Amino acid sequence: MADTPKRGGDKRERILAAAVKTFAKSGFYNAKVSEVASAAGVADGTIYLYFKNKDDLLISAFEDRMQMLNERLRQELSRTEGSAVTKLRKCLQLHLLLAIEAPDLAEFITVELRQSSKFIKEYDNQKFHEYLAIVVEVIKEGQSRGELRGDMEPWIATRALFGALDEMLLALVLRKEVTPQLVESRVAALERLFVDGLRQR
Amino acid sequence: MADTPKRGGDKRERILAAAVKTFAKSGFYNAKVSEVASAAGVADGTIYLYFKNKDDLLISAFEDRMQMLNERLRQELSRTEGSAVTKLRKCLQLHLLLAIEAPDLAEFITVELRQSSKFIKEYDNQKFHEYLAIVVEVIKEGQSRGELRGDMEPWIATRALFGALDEMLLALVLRKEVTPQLVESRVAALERLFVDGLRQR
DNA sequence: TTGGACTGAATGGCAATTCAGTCACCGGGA
DNA sequence: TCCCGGTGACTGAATTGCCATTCAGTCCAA
Repeated sequence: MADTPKRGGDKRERILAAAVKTFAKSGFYNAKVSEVASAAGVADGTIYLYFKNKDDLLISAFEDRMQMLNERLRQELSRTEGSAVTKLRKCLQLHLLLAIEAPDLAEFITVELRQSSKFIKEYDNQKFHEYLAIVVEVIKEGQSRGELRGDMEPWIATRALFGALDEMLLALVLRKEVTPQLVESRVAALERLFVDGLRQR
Repeated sequence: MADTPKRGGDKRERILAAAVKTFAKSGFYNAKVSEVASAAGVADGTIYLYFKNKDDLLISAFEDRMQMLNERLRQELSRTEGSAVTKLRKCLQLHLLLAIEAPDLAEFITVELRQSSKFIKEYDNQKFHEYLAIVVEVIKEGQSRGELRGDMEPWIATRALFGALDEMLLALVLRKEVTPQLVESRVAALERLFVDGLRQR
C-alpha cells in the first residue's frame, strides 16, 4: 500500500468509492483502471500514487469496506439489548440492508469475496474472519445462556448462516427494485428458518 | 458452440476436463488458454475447433458439469425412499461429497458460479436454477405431506440452503485434507441446523 | 523559486485468437 | 498390393489489440 500524499484530502477515499462502484458493475477483471480513475475524477496515474497496482486497489477497497462493516456490526450489536435471537436478527438485518443502503458495496462483496479468498491465496482475509467471529460470539453467548442449543459448533452454524445470507444478498442486488418491506420479509424468513428449522411441529 | 469434429473422439471431453482443472487452480481470468490446451494434451488452436472463444469454454464447461450434477441428483433422489428429511439429507450429502470425489469441480463451481451469474449478465444460468428447482420440489413435497412447516417459501428456504451448502463446500475444498468422516459430520450438522433450528428446546 | 501532487500520452508486455501448413487416413485406380 | 490425391482434423508460431503501468512535464501553493 502506497503512502498517502498530503494534498487533495479525500482523493484516496474517492478512488476507493469509485473502485467499489466500478468493480461491482463490471467485475474486477473487466474493469479498467482508467474507468475507475474517471469515475473518481482523477487521472489514471493518480491511482498509482495511492495504490501499488490494480490488485492492491482491490485488496485495499475490500479491507477498507469490511473494516467499516465490522465496526458497524459491533456497534449495533453493543447497543442491542436482549436475547441472542434478537442479536442474530440484527446481524441478518444489517447484512441484507446493504442491498438498499449500499447496493454497489453489496454487489462488490458478494461477487469479489469468493475470488479474493481463493485466487489471492496468500491473502488470508482477516477482515472477513473478523466479521464471522463477531457472529460466532453472539451464538456462543446464546449457548452459554441456554437460549440456543449447545450441540452445534458455533463456527459451523455461523459459516452456514453467512453462506445463506450472502446468497440472499446476491439474489437481492440482482433485482431491479428492492424495497425495505422485501428486505424485512427476507430477514423474517431467515430468522424463522435458522432459529426454528424446517420441521413441522 | 462450435460443431463437433468427427475425428479424435474424446478431445472435447478432455478439453472440458482440463478447463475445469485449470480454471479451478488459477481462476478463469488468470488461466491461460495455452495452459488448458497443454493440460488437455492438444495444441492451443485445437480449443478453437471445439469452442468459440475462452468465454464459450467457460460456459460450456459450466453447463456440461451442471448437467451431470443435475442428472445425478435427480437419479439419487428417485432411488431414495422415505421422508423429505431423508431426501434433504441426500441433497446435502451429494453436494458436500464433491469435495472428495471431484475437488476440482467443487472449486470451479463454488468460485466461478458467482461470477457467471453476474458478469455474464445475458446468461441466465438455467442449469443452476434447474438444480435449485430439484430441491424446491423436495421441500414442497415435504410440506404437502405435513412433514415440513408450510409457512416457509420453498424457494427462499432452498436458496438459503444452497448458500450455506456452497459456503461449506468452499471451506472444505480450501483445506488440505478432506476425509469422508469430516464431510459426514458437516452433513449431520447442516441437517440438524436446517431441520431443527438453533433454538434450545 | 521550489517541492511535490497531479496529469495523461506513450510504452511494453502479455495472451487470445488466427491461419498457413502438416499429417494421417481413406477411397479408388492400376 | 501399392500408390496417389483429396479431405479435414490438428498444430503452434505469428499477429494483434488491449490495458496496466510509467514518467516527463505541468501547475499550484508556500
